[in-house]
Amino acid sequence: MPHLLDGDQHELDPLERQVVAVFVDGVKVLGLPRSIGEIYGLLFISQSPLSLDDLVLRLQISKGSASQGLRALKSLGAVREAEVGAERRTYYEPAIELKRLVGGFIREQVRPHLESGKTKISRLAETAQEIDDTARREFLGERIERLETWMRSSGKVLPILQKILGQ
Amino acid sequence: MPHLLDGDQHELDPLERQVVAVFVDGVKVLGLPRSIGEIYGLLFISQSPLSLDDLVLRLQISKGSASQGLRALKSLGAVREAEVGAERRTYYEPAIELKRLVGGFIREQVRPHLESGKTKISRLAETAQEIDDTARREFLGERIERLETWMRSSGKVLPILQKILGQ
DNA sequence: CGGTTTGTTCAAAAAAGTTTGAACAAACCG
DNA sequence: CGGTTTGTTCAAACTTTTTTGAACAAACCG
Repeated sequence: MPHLLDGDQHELDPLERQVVAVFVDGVKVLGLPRSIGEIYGLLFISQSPLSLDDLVLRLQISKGSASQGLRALKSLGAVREAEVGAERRTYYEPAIELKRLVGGFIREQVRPHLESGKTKISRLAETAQEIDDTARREFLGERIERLETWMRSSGKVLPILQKILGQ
Repeated sequence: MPHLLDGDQHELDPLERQVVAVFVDGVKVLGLPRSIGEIYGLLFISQSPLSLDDLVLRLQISKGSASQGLRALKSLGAVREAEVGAERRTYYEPAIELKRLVGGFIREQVRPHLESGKTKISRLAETAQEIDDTARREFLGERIERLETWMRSSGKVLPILQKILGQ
């Protein structure tokens, strides 16, 4: 189905496609869905803010995906609503400071897992106390202590990471 | 199906189950399959090395999963073959130094993506050179430069990460 | 009000990723 | 050699995650 007299924005041009592909790969590494990479990628390479409808039209994704993807990106602090004069619909622009992106990812995706990990390990330590066999209990104690050390190290590394990436 | 006179090793005890659950969660965060967490978790909490058959029997996973999981863990440097006297089958024990685990993960999972990202971005830069519209080309140049900065920062952070985690 | 635009929700469909198990290979052994 | 043990491979089955799109809500507008 060719378009006749196609004035409006449709398919991505080759460069946009390349950029989107880079971000799709990028977010996959982070364990996020492809649509999030597509949306962020297109915003990243667009000179002016885009609306949800723009994203749907240009990326050929469903309204549902676009809505969910934008929500996730907002909660990560990776996109913000742009100030556009007197328009009803909202337009989005990307946050492009690495510090902010990393910070959002750590806050939303890393910290919660670290917390729940620590909790589980505490419970583990309690369970291990109740073991009767002394040798076994001591071995478990060592291993659990190591787990706790791992968690402490991970906790310590995050702020340093952010510091380095926030130049 | 109850077992009569069950002398041999079967299902995990509650503590083992808890430990395995911790590692299953842990590897999920890293984007690795559950079976890898199960295998590493059981090795981590076992006082002596285990064979592939032990893992199959105790975790109730298929031989295929155990084989693939062990291969991945070996390539990550997260398990090693244990020296066991005069046995045909090979036994595995976990590497428990955080430094080693992080190093393996970075080497196997992070670096390759960083490399391929850099390659894609180089190609991007070339494509962008060929854009006719000057304003557009300059905008693209800025954005691509930012991507390159991100990549450099990421590259720099990895050795520092390893250093901090390697006490 | 009734109609239109904008965006969200969520059950079902589709896609992606993981696990299984049967077939195979390789090493050992009597 | 033929039989047994140990481990690998990979297509198909299964599971999990993502995407879709229809139904809905909310805001606006004439």
